[in-house]
Amino acid sequence: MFFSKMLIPTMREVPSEAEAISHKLMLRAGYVRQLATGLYIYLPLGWKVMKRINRILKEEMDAIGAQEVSLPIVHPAEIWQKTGRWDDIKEEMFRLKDRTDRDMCLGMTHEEIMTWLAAKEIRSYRDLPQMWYQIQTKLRDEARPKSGILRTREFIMKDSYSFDADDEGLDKSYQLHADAYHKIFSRCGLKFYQVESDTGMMGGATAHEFMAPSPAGEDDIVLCVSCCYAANVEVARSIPTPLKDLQWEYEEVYTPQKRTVKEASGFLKVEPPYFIKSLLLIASEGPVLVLVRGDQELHEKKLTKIIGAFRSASKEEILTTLGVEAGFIGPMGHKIRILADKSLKEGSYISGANKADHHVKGIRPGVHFNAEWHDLHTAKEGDYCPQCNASLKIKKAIEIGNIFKLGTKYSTSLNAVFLDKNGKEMPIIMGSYGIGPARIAAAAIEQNNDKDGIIWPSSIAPFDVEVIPLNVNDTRTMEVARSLYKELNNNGLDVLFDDRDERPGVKFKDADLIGIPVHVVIGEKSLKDNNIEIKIRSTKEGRKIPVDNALADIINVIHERANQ
RNA sequence: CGGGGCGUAGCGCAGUUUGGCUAGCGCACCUGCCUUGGGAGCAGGGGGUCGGAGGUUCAAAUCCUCUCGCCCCGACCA
Repeated sequence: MFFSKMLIPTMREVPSEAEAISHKLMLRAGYVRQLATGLYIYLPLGWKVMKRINRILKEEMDAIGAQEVSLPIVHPAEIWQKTGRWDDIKEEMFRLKDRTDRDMCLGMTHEEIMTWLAAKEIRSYRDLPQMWYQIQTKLRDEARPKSGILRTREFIMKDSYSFDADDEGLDKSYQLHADAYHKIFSRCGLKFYQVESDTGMMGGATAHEFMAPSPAGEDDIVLCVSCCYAANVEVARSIPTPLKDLQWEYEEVYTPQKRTVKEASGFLKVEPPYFIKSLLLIASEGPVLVLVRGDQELHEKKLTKIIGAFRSASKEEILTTLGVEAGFIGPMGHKIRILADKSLKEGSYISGANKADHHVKGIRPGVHFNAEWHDLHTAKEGDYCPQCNASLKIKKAIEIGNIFKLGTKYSTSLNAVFLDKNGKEMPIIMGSYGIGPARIAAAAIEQNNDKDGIIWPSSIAPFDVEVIPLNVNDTRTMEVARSLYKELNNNGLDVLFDDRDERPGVKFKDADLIGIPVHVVIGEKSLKDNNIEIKIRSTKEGRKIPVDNALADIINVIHERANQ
């Protein structure tokens, strides 16, 4: 491909709207343009990257026996009403009516439609298992699109669905996907972790996410430095740092205006872990007092699983319910339901005295208060691994894929059933598995860039190699360059040929920005010694090679890079 | 949906506080010359509903009201 003929609108300056590195570079290097919030145009370079990623997705999905299909993007409401999601999902679903006033929606995901198809076509256990996938546009009217193509309102997703006759079958389909995902992300050149994750509204028992570590990520993941424990903070367990039992006597202490743990801790010169944070929350059942250690944060999702939806109490509610000013709540002597994090089960602590401007030292669980014990804290850096007790670290990460065991949630509501060996009607057992190719591209950039631009992993780069004649008005330069371009193409390589009449500096800058992994530079200087240069984008390392043997050398270098 | 910020040429910005001549700068773009190993130089040139609507005023990019768009933080994320 000739550079001069291709739409590659590089920019020297960064558009002010971009924040994330991948977003800035994709705009600057001419990969994407924004149409509106969360809606992006893929320019030729960007689309080539997407196609290469999708190729890998298809190869690995086909390899585990999944079959590609294509489902509509516009769905009749009826199917979504049957699973309840027409009502469960609120503004995030794009809805419309057809000309006969029938309710329709734009697909945000395709469990409903895949299950509908299974219900229609699968009759017998002999038809199972099945795995169907598609690479299809999804639409979600996101509350807050962000970070360029990382979170958009319209996006392409590889989504696959497994249909099995029993749980063993589901386990197998699930594992096949997990293995395929490892291959896919490795082939795409990403650093990633498979982590335990929340099943969310998908329902079902087991779910994992594939996470590419990056500061641009929206999720925090917890990783054990020693064993394989890895989990999204949304579900992560952890063992808090152990405390000494300080053997305090039970006594009231004066703490004027010291409301927060931080303030009281500084005032009393006692570390935050020796405090009990007492939070009054209003659940549908009424007020609930929740206790976590002073150095911990309440994990709202964990609590929601126990008491349902809740909100924090207002200052007035605290006063009328507990008879104490906010900031001085203690766990002692209340008649309402009390839940506490398990880490508070031993030791003695400081907490509010249920009396303005006073705290109490020496509070002992079981003696001065009782509670229902649960895991209610958010795992944090420095906590210990629930599996092996080594220390935990926390990283930001981009969710690039997920796998869910759905069970029979969708098959039951859409009547996707089969007859088993005994002629008994059973619901199909399902799994659902997603990958966001645009997120793979963004994560690859986030993980591979320098001050000059993108450094693509060779598997998903828009071209295999860029040929750069420095002076297009020099006959010898162009002879050598044209012939190399032709031969590289003939050898099945995808080549970008910078035929523009630009100064060398411009070409080098653009080449670095665009990030094709291997550059071949043809300049008069080297040609005098009958040499050209091969440059590796990632290291900036250059090597002179004789013109005569150039083709073989270049091909070698490209293959070496591809196998890394 | 709550909080904050920003809309002036394709991109980056100045001008807005304190209204005042023809709305400016850098880059990009076009023409010519020149140049060719890290975003060259010189000369000439094109490009603007100052996000939009209404208002105040002799006079509005600038002040007032409404509105639209975009970004960031939070909530949310099936």
